[in-house]
Amino acid sequence: MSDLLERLRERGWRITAQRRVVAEVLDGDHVHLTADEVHARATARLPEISRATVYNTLGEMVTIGEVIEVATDGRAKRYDPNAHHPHQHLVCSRCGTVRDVRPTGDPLAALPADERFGFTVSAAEVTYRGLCPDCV
Amino acid sequence: MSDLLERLRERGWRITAQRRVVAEVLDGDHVHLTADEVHARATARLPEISRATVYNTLGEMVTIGEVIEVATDGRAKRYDPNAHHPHQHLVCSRCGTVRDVRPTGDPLAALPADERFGFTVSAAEVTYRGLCPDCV
DNA sequence: CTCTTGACTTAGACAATGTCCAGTGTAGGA
DNA sequence: TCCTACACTGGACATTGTCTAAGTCAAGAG
Ligand SMILES: [Mn+2]
Ligand SMILES: [Mn+2]
Ligand SMILES: [Zn+2]
Ligand SMILES: [Zn+2]
Repeated sequence: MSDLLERLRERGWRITAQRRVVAEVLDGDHVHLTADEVHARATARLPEISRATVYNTLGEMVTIGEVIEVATDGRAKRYDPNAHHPHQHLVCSRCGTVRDVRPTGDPLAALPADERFGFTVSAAEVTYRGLCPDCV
Repeated sequence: MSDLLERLRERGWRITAQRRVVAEVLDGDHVHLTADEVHARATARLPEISRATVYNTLGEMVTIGEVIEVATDGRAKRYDPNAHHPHQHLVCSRCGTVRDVRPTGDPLAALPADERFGFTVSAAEVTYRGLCPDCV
């Protein structure tokens, strides 16, 4: 995710060890970690990084659109580095595994005008639920 | 929601003033209250009802399928008495208003087999976001 | 109708997640 | 190398939800 760090730098943000580690920890496909999971992994590389910094850095990455917040359950929000390819989520009801998926068509198109109640509708988030292969 | 109370009774549950008040407070269309909002309204009718009882009663109603839990943001879960008609949600990004909506077709049909990663997919929850008429 | 009893309710402690602040440290330009 | 505005830290605090021990009461039995 050096790309992400470069974008931060271009915005005039200082590149610190903490921000670098958070970006590294969040790299990969189908990554959807909670803030505390990011903190635990970051601590392994940079022992004294604080919870506040992890929350701050994740929040900043969300603000600039490089990371997406995903709330698939009523628990902790998850942070998703796959911000440049619109996608939806498939969640295992038993173990919580999250996969990125791309449904066909635009989900917004399924909501007819007479079901919009005068809203200006701009986005649709879909969470598919089921059991993953490991959970039968 | 005397219907709901009757179902509780049929399951051998005692009908108490607390359960009656929670059921009454949750009655209506497009109702999506948080547990604390339910508690505040219930307190107006039954001053000493406790938070624990509100949480317990809502959880019981969810368990028997008479109420649905809705998590449209990363904040408090909302409780929805419209449990017998499958529907999705339209949320105002500014004021948080939630409306029940019925998209056309089955949302599950939009997820092709090669995007299911071997999961047994059983449900899809859609949250539409936009601005309500009052929020321009 | 009254009694009995096990289910229900309560208050408050505790847990999980997230926010905020004052004091300290440092990245990066001058 | 030095300065200083910005970032980081530890901890207090806020919100949302769970749990438990002790008191209360709904509803069936007699
Ligand atoms: Mn994702
Ligand atoms: Mn609803
Ligand atoms: Zn699983
Ligand atoms: Zn609105």
